[in-house]
Amino acid sequence: MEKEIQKKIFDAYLKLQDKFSIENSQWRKWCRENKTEQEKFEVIVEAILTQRTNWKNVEKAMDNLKEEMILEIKKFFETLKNDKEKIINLIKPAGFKNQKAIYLYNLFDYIFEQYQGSLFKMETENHFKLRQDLLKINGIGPETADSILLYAFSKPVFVIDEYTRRFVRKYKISQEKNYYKLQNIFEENLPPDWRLYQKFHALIVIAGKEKFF
DNA sequence: ACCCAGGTGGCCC
DNA sequence: GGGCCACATGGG
Repeated sequence: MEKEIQKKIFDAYLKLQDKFSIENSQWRKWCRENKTEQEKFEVIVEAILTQRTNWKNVEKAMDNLKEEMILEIKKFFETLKNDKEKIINLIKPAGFKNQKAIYLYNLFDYIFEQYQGSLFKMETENHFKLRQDLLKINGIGPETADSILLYAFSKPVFVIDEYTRRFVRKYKISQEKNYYKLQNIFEENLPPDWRLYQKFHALIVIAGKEKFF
């Protein structure tokens, strides 16, 4: 029974790997090993900005922040505190600007409160506790929390999104829709390998965008 | 003009 | 737990 699901997941992974590549995409940066503090910071900001939004628009917002020299963690948080209108204006292309500015403030307020703005320190935290804490923040739901854990901090948590839901239906892996139940299906049938989880999820999204399923 | 894009929280049952 | 809605913008 379990073996059968394992085989379906594995075969589907091989198929995606055969047909798609994370090279020349945003995913190459998100999947990079040994990320710098700056890269982790950018992944975290992008994880919020990309909520229900086209990646191109996220890039425009990130470019705006970079041009204004705000894409540095301390500067970013200071600006969120003292001049939120400026951030709202710069992230405008990513949509939901008012909400996302608040979400970003809530998240970085937590990061500075708990870890003095050190992502290195944050990364050493037990990731089950980290996920619990992240989920308490207004603006961080399960997908954003897990994206941060997997892609910024290289923790072995499988990210579920709309493409993943279509993927499991297409390959008849499960009819389940609940986030945690779906996540368990992947995590119980795959080794806890963050490199695999990063690449697998990236391939699912790339394939999904190409209307592969 | 309309639909979609890597979600989340609030409200309701 | 699940269904529905608002939230904003740019591209096809």
